[in-house]
Parts: sequence; C-alpha cells; structure tokens
Amino acid sequence: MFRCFACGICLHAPAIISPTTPKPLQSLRRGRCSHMSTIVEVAKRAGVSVGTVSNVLSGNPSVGRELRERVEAAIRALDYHPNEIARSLKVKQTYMLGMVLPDITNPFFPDIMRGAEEKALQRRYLLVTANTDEQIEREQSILAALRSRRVDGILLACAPGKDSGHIRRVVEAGIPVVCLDRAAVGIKLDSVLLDNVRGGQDCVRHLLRVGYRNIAVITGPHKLQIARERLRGYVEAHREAHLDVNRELILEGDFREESGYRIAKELLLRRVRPSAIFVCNGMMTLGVLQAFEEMGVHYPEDLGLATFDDIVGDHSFYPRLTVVAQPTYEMGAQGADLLMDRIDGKLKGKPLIVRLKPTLTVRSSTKTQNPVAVSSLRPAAL
Amino acid sequence: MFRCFACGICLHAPAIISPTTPKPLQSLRRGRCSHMSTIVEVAKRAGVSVGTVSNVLSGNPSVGRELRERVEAAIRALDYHPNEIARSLKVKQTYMLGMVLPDITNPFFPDIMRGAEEKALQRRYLLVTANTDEQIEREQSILAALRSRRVDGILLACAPGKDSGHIRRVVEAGIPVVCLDRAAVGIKLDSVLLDNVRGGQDCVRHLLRVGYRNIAVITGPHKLQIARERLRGYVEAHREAHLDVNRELILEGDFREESGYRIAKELLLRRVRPSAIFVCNGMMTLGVLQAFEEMGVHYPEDLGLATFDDIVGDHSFYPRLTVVAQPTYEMGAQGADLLMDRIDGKLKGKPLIVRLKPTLTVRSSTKTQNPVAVSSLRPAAL
DNA sequence: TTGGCTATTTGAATCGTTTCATCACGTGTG
DNA sequence: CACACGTGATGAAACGATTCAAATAGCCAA
Repeated sequence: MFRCFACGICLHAPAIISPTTPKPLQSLRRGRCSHMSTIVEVAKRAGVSVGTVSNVLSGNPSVGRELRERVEAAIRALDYHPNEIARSLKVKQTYMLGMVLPDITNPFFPDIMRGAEEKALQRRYLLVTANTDEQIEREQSILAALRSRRVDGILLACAPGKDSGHIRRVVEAGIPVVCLDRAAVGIKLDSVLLDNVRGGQDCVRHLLRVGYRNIAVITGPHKLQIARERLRGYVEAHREAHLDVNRELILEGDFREESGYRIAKELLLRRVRPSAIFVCNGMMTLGVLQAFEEMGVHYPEDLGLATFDDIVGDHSFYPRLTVVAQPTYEMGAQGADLLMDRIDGKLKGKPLIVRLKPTLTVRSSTKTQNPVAVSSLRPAAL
Repeated sequence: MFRCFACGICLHAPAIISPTTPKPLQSLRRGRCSHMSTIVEVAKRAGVSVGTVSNVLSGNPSVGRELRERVEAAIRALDYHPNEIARSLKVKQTYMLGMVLPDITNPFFPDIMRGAEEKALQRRYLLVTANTDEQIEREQSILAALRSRRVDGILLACAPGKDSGHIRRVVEAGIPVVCLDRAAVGIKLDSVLLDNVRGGQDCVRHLLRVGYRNIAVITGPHKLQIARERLRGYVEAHREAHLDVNRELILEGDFREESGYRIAKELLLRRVRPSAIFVCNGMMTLGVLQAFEEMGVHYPEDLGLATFDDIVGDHSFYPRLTVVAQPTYEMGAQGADLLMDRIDGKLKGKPLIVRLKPTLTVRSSTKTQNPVAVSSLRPAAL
C-alpha cells in the first residue's frame, strides 16, 4: 500500500502499485490519479479469478451462486464501474454513435437529437453530438475525431459543399454512416430524408390555390440537394397550375437567419413586390419576420408568407404562420435505429432510403383569398 | 493473407491474422470487420519499430528526417488513424468531456453547448452531450454511462431533485465536475452560474418603476436553487420599494412550456387579475403567450409581461418582450475552460464559482406607464 | 583500431478488459 | 475401482497504443 503521489490522500491497492507493476508511476507523476478500481481488484477482494468477475458482469449463467454473491458484494464495496474503454479495445466496439449536425441553434436539430438519443440509449449506445456551423472544414475535423475515437457509426446531416471526399473515406474505412435530413452528394448511403419536393409542392400549391401569384421563394444553398428539391416543389406546383415561374423571384439563401433577413429586405425594396414569399427553412423565416417588422410589413394583409419548418410552432405569432412541418423527432429516431441495425448486422445489402412525409399546416399567414398588392404599408418602426 | 470472413472483400494484413494471432477470429466471427490499420502495420510498412511511429505521431523531435518521412508516407498510404481508444487506455485520459443538460429543446441549452464545444475543440477535447429531460433517473444513468466511458470531466446542469447522491459519488470517484447554470444541491463544486437574484430584482424593479402593482410571478421548481433565487429577486425588489408581496401571486411552474400555459390560464381566470406577470424562464413564457392568445389577452394593453431568457430573441414578436437575457454562449465557454483547467491541474484548491451578470432589456411588453386593469379584452380567437 | 560520447532507434511491459482452452472436482456408470 | 463426463472456475493471450530502459549507430579523438 502506498499513498498516491498525485492526490496524497488515497491508498493504492496492490494491483496499482506492486512489484510487478512499477510503471503506473508514469501516470501518477503526471499528477493524475482517479482511484478507479479495476476488475483485478474486485477479483482479489472476492477471492476469485478475473474471468469469473467478467462472467458475473456479463450475466453469464455459468457462475455458481456462492461466487456470484461474493463478486457482487466486492463490486458494491469498491464502487466498481467497469472500464468501458478497455472493454471497447478488446471487443472492437465502443457503443458510441457520432452525430454531426450543421446548426445546433436551429431548433430543428435538437429535436432530431432527442429522437436519436432516445433510441440510442434504449440500445445501450451513447450519442456523441457535434456541431459544424455549416462549415465543411469543421465537418472534416469532427469526422476525423469521431473516427479516431472509433465510434461504431455516424449520423450525419451534411454541411453544404460539393466535395464529399472526407465522407467517402469514412465510409470506405468501414464505418456505417446514415444521412439525416440531407443526403451526402455523390455517395449512396442509408438515409432518412424528407420528401422535400412534396413539401415545397404542397405549400406552393396552397399559395396558388388561395390566389397568390408572383410568389417569391427564398431557397437554401443550391449546393444542398434538399434546397434544390424544395425549389423543385415550387416549380412543380407552378407547372401543374400551368403557370410560368419568374426567375427573378428565386433567391438563394443559406438556411441561416441573416440571409433571410437580407433577402427579404431586398425583395421588399423592389419596385414590383411579390404577393407572397415561400421560405425554405425556419431559420431564414426568423430573418424574414425581422425584416417585415423593421419595414412595417404585415401579413397576410400586405404579403402572404409560408415556410418550411415549424420552429416557432403554434406559439405566439399573430397571425400564425402557414408551415410545412417536418417530423423531426421521428427523423432522429428512425435514423438511429437504421444505423444501429446496420451496425448489428441486422440489415444487409443495399443502402436503404427512408422518405418521411411533411405535413402542411395552413394558418393565418396565408389566409386571404385576394391578396392586396403593394400599397397600404405602414411606415417602418423607425 | 486471408480474405476477411465478415465482409468477404478485404484482405487482412499479417498483423491481423498471423501465426501468432489466431484470436481475432473471435471478432470476425461476429461479423464485424473494419480494416482499420494499426500502428504495427504502419511500422512494418515503413520498416521501423512501433516506438518510432509513436514518436512521429506525437511530434517527438528525436526522430531522424529519413525515418520520419518513411513513416509519414506509410501513414498516408494506409490512411492510418490512431486508435484513440487504445491511447486512452494507456495514458488514462480520454480527452472527452461529458455535458449533461436537462432540456435540449430549450434554446438556452444549445447555446451553452456551442460555447462549450468551441472551447473544447480548441483544446482537443470532444464534447459528449446528453439530455436528461429534467428527470433525475436519467441523470443518474447518464452519469453512470459517462463514468464508465471514463470521460475526463463533466459539465452538469442538474435536473431538479433534492438527492445529489449520484453526483457526490461521481465527484468522490475523482472526476472533475463543473456545474453550469444550476448548482448541485449540497455539494460545493466549480460552477458557472448566473446572478439570478439580480436578474429577478432588476426585472421586477423595472416593472414596479413603470407603475405595475400586483405583479404575479411564475417561478421554476422550488427544488431548484436558481428558481428560488429568481423569486428572491422578485421579493427583494418589492422590499426595496416598501411593498408587500402577495403570496397568492407566486405560482410554481417547472420551467417547461406546459406549466406556463396552465398557470397563465389559471391567473387569467381569477376574479382579480394581476397587472403584470414575471415569468422565470423562456420556455414557460411560450406557454404563457399561448394562453394569452387563446384567451385574447394583449400586452402591454391588458397585462404587462416580462421574462427570464431571450429565447425568442428580438424576433417577430409584436410587441416585443422585456427580458432578462443570460450570456448563454459565455456560460458554456467559461464552464468548459474551467473544467479543462481543473483537469489539466492548472487550477488548484477550492471550488471556484463564477457569477455572470444578466442583462435587462426593456422592450414594449412592459411599455405602458399606467397599465389598465382588467377590462378591454377582445374575444378569444376561438 | 579502440574507446567514449551522443543521437537515434528499438522492443518489452503495461493499461483493464474479454475470451477460451484447460483444469479441478465431483458424480454416475460399467 | 477406474473411467468418462459435466460443471464451474481459472488464467494467459490479445486488443492497439505509450513509455522508457537498453541497444545501436555514428562520429570524433586518442
């Protein structure tokens, strides 16, 4: 028994400092010491072999009643928590899932996270979530970090970018990857996606039906397939109504608030204003609303407004927004299950693509039947 | 060279299946095979010893130019990513931080997360975030999971509950814990907290100053110290104005939306309505707004409204909310730095408590100088 | 040529588990 | 009584890295 060099308080059990193990001094000298008891100490205390302790831990029924009880007592006495790191090294499974999200401040993603975490914990996996801020370089370094940590699989909502080399390399290294919300470009992978075309189409069809024309659309970054799909929905809705689309009314944003703000302002300053705006995600809509407010624009009187994502929910807006809601929790949950099935080998063969259905909820931001054109604007709130 | 039993495609390098290593068949038989190259393979390919490869990886300058280059070439050729799990086992450090949050859907917490993650990545740590949904049992099991994974430290925003036994045990096991936003009950720990009393006091002082009386307060769960502190701010503000507080106007919520909704409805149905409501967090405010809308209540005309947290931000509300804003990003960032300093031993001695200052932002939800009493309600929107 | 010294390089031991071949110990059978 | 057999229990090897004492190589001086 020696007093710990680092903390000066604890006693090291023989298993930590003993004739056969002079090396641990290395880590102690660094000033780290956590006193975690090991399986060897448990075995020693219970007077059994390590193999037996391991068998008790894993619920192997071949352990006799007497020994089992002694081992359990020792575990409790030492407050033993198995070292999952060592276990991972041996069995080559970490029971960790990586989750890479582009914008954690977009409420869409925490919802996905909850769904995924719920499922993961049910199956004993731990979810490691990281945020890329829509930057592909960060996505690269996060993926590298997760890979070094040997996560068993990765849930990925890609940052925009045409180069998927870093993703491809992860996949080729044999790490299962499931795409969430946004598919990786140029790689066929298991995915849980929204039917974005349909979402855009439903929404714009509604706008057209209630009488809007000259509908502007603020899209996501064209590099992102989901952005292009939502735009396609917009185009399809026009096509089926036998209406031409005006390219001037298609504006590219980047799914972040500021771009919504900027583009809305631009739109509102045009000589010919659109009668309605369809915004392709919720964050940009926050920016649009900000612009509306600053310019004293009111909906639905002055302009119709509809958007992807129900991030502000049913709350507090008056009039409320007409939205295309995505089943976010579901998306996370299904993604996680898909990934774990792939890891466990329950799923074989070709990549599976799950398409979830969006829900159009019509609220009062598009209520009017005969939208007014430009006029009737109150002065800006300064 | 053998074809892999699991995937049937890859060839196993000698280091994986060889005369001296018959055992890997174990894991292959399970159907897992990830082909990750190891330091041994790199060494073999470069014609050097494993020690040399290790030295190259860690940037040890004692490696000669020639060997260094050969090793680097081999690393690139094999797409070698060091196994951080094995490394962790040896050096007894995982470079992972746990982060335990009570409600990831409250935008307050993703903001904290961003701050913490930013700092963590700067110092090569990976942040593992988990959500407890305000349930103490989940907090327990998450802590156990993090402990088994041997995270180097934990950032904790506690779930409400009087029992901190599970937290104490983690601390006693020698794992550094830093409390964020909410302190653990009955344990002195490093913490980054808000000056909640001041936040409540500033806000209610403002309400009183502009003329509100009979101000109702919707608090958080009394089990939580921050909830009691905010309430204390309310009481202090009254005391300094020489006003009595009416216990009937103190209502206990649970920091979640539904409770705000429920309590606001209750308040609005009273024979004597308060003239203003001070809500102790942002999620509950969403509920309150919902109730207002359903009952056709308008602020500031019918009722003044002020709240902790700026979760809806400057956006979209008209009139906008008077809020006590918390420096969320900062909170996460400082918490992470504090934790890592403690881990690295840069910080010695007593627990450190950092108190951040809230900012009162007065907007139009409390604008009126002489609030109207009950009357003048428009009919509910159905 | 040899010895001494430094600068590199090596490789065995170790971290805390799991796994499985082997062993010990009764027990029942021929 | 000898033997086979089954049930538990054991413990050594292995996972992939780091570390450091020891070996080696290179170089210069004697």
